[in-house]
Amino acid sequence: MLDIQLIRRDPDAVRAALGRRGPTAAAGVDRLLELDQRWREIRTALEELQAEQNRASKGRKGPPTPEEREQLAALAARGRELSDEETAVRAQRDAELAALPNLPADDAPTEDTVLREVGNSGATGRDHLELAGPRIDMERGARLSGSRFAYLRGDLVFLEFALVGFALQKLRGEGFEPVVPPVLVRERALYGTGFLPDTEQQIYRLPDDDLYLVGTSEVALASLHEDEILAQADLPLRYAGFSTCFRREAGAAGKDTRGIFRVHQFDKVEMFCFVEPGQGPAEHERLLAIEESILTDLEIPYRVVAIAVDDLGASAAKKYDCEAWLPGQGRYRELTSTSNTTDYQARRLGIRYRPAEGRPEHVHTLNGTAVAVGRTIIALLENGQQDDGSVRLPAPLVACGAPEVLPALS
RNA sequence: GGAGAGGUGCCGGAGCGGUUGAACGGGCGCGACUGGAAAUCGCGUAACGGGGGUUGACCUCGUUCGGGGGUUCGAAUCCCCCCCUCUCCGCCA
Repeated sequence: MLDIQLIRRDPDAVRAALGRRGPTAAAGVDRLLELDQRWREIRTALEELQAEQNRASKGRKGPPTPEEREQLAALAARGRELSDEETAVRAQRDAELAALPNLPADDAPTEDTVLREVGNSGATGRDHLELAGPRIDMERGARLSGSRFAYLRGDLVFLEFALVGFALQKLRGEGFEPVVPPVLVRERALYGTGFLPDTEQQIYRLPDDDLYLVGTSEVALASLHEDEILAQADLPLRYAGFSTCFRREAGAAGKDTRGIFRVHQFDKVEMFCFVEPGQGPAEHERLLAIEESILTDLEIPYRVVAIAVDDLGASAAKKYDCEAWLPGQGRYRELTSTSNTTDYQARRLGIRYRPAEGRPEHVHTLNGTAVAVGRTIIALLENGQQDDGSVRLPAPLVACGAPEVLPALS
C-alpha cells in the first residue's frame, strides 16, 4: 500500500512513477484523490459534530432534562448519518488505495536487463525427466492428484533434504533464523503481502474454512510481525523459511507441461528481511549475493536479470531474477528471485519500528529465494549429467546427505 | 466436537451506563538526594486520524479498553456475531 499522505502531497510524482508500470496503474490515482477529498470533508463535519456532543456531555452527572434529551438525540441521529457516510466513502477510498501497486524504484529498468552470466552455460543434453526416470513419477502423480503433480522417489528425496539442509545451514551462517511457518493462512496475510487482490487466480482457497494455501512462505514470514512495533535495536531481522508452496498456475495451460518445472506444489527455502528504510537497497544486493553464492556452491551456471518495471508484482519496487542454464531446454530459466518491496507490505501489515527520534515508521521488507527445490533439482540433474546418464552431485550437497552420484538408469 | 473461564496501556491488575486515556502496582525515561550507587522522593511515559501551522520537534479536534455490529442523550461497563487464549471431557497424527 502506498502512503496516502505522499499521494496527496505530490500526486504528479506518484502518477509518473506508476505510469512506468503501464497506463492502467496511474489511472487509479485520480479516482483515489477524488474519494479522499470527499472523505476528508465528511470526516471534518463528523468530528465537529462529535466535539459538540462531547462538550454537551462533559461533566454531566445525572440524566438530561426532556428538552436537553431532545436536542442530544437530534445530534446523535445526525452523527449516525455522517458516520455511516464516512464509513462507506472510506471503504471505497481504501479499496482504490489498496489496488495501487508499489512505486517502482528509479533504477528498476524499463526492459529486462541481463547484468551478468556466471559459469559454463551453453551445454545441451538430456532433460531432468530422462535422467530421473522413475525417481520422478509424473504418471502416478497425475493419477493421484491431476496434472502438474509428481511423486519424488528414492535418492531424489535425499537430494531434496540435502538441499534444504544446505540452504538452512548456509543462511544460519548469514544471520537468518530458520522458520517453519504455517502454509494455511487467513486472507489478511495475502492482502498484506500484496498477493490479494493482485494475483487472486493463482491462489488455492479453502472456502469451508476461509483459509488460503500460500504460494510462498513469504506470506507467512512477512506476517510474522504483523501489527508490531519493532525495536530499532532488533533490526535487521532475517528469517529463512522452509515451506511447501501451492500455486494454481491458472492461465499457464500448455506452458512447461513436461516434468516438474511448473507444478502445483513444491518446497522452497525463502529468505525474508525486515530492515530500516535506508537499508533496503543494500539488503537487496545482499540477498542477491547470497542467491548467487548458493548457485555457485551448487555449480549451476546462471545469469542475473534485472526485471523490467512492467513485470514487477504489485508489491515489488525492484526485482532481480537468477536464471539457471538448463541443458535439457537449452536455455536459461528462472530459478530464484529477490524483491525489494520497500514499505508496501509493511504498511499493509502494520509493521513499524521505533526510530531513535520521532514517531514509529514502517520498516522495509525484502524477500528472496534461497532454494526452490524442484527447479534446483532440475538444474542439478541436467548440469551434473555425465555421458552414461549418471549424475554427479556437488560436494556441499554430499556433505548434507545427498548421494555423490545418482546412478544412470539401467 | 461438547462444557466452562477470560481477552483493558510496555507488563501485572482495578473499573455502580455519566469529568475513565482509563485507579493502583511494576517497568522504563528525566530530575532531586549521593563521593558514586542502592533505597527514597518528584515529574513524565500510547497509537492512529482530521484541521491549522515556521509542514513532520508546535497547536487543536477526534478515535481507540480483542474485531465488527446494536441498544442508549451517553457504553470498557448492557445485547448479538466473529477472532484469540486458558481449563475439563471426547477424538486424534
